[in-house]
Amino acid sequence: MDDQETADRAPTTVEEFHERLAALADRLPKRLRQCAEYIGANADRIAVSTVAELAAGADVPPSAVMRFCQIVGFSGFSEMQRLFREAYAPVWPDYATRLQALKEKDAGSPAALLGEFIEAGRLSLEALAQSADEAVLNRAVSVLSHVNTVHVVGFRRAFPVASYLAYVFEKMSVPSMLHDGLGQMTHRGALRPGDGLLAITFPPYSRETLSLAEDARARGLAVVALTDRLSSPLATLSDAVVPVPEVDFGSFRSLSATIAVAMALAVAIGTRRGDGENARP
Amino acid sequence: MDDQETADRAPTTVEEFHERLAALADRLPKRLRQCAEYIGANADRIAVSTVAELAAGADVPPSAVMRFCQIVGFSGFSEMQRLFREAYAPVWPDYATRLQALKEKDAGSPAALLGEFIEAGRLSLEALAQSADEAVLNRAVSVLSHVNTVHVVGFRRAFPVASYLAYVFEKMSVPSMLHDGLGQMTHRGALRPGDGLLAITFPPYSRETLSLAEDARARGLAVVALTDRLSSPLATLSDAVVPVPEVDFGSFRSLSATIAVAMALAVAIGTRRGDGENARP
DNA sequence: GAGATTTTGGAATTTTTATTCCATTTTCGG
DNA sequence: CCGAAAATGGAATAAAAATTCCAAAATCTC
Repeated sequence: MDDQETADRAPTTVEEFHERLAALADRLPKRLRQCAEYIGANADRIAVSTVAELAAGADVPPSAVMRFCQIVGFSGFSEMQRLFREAYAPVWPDYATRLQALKEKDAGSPAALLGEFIEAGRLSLEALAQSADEAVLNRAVSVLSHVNTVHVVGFRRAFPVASYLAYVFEKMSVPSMLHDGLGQMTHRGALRPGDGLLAITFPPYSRETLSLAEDARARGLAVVALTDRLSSPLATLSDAVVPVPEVDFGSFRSLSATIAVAMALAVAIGTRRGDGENARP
Repeated sequence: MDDQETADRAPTTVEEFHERLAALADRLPKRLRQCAEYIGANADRIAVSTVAELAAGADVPPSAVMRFCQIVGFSGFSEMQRLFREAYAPVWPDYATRLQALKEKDAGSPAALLGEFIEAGRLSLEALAQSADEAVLNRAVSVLSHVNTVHVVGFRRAFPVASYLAYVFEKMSVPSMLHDGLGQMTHRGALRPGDGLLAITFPPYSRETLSLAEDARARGLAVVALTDRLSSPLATLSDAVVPVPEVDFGSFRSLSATIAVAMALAVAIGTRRGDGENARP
């Protein structure tokens, strides 16, 4: 059974293990690919897990994990685990310590910057958890659950959020339209009675977004605003204003909190609409 | 300290374990003290060792190690080991399962959903802080600091990240081009020698992104990958692979960690390029 | 769409590992 | 130095884990 076709014997380093995985990943059948993905992404836990635990994580039966180990080149799970146990070094500086270390690198180094952005994101999420207003969220969701098409608009730094919303709406089969400003075309004609607008903007507020919201308002559409504060210029144009506290680092927004709110809205809307029909979970 | 005898309950944290050990160390007979000393000094190995291995290390029979575990307060070795294994991988134990449970209970509540997305973001950022690899970041930055134009590509759920990158590059006066796939035009001709590609993709990997990366590779461009793991299909096409641990549930990615990494890269690249010329700080 | 081939899930088996038990040795107070 | 109590080592047992195997299901070929 000397099969030197693919498996020229077991990887001897963790690095090699990942290389082998990358080479294999494509040509693997379903269950084995699940193993490869989960185990590849959680390689650090191989050292402290049992076959059964990894199998549960990858959502496959234990025998699939065994087969996976053999395909990668080991005689079995134990041999694979030995590799990771020997390479095992506890990552003990816990999150807080590690973050501190990252931030203390020389200013401007990628690691230091990353530390700052992680911190900004974490603070934003924490602030959001504090300030989230259930009533406001409910109003926003119920407003947009009953419209025909959900129009989504957001430019500049709000655009990533808008595009992610459009993606999630599509996934959940919610009719939606992303206003992307392409070619300076505003597609105002697409705003039909019975539709709703989800507008996203932060200081300095984008003129185009405000203008579209005004237009929607004038045509009688329901408008929901995702913005920085209740007194945003969007407020007077909207049926529901969801304020998102976001911590900036330099002039760069982390967007973590904004995306969390956007996702929650989108999924809630999708779910509520789907209750009546057949939407994807 | 008030010493209410040795509490006969097991330590629940690693710290408690060490305290208990310190308190006990003096009053222990010979073999047990050997255990305490060796195991106390090598506590980090507990998670990945067997009773027999620890016994050999402490130069005592296995039964002595068992007695030691019980004296410290555990029911046996397995319970002690569980403490250390959990302490090692506390970050994201079984997130998918948790979301699953939540979904079945209170799917429609926007506030509950928001709580989960906040938590997902927080966990992702923590995992990122733990796993961030400075060397990889540095390589990615230096690769893209010396190219002419930075091409950015990412579709579906990676698109928001790509578009945010394009925004930040523009703010920092870094020549860049966002490949948006508009009208199915690939703009491959724009990939010129001396340029670089920053490609972003997550499972299920977008064919278009992979294909563009292949093309860039073939033309000799520098390629940096922002993806979920080192064994991603992008890996073999890239000069630097930055893996981002992100909690993924169905189609819904929190993106917090991904955006944090993207921003750190963009700002570091922008800064480094600006050092030579006169770019905006 | 029938037959061949691959993939899969789970039960059965083997191996490893943890745990208990007890006969023997050591320690200690008198 | 004797007897009681504690400590010890190793063999025996129990539990858990890894590994194999095979029938059923899925997938591919012609």
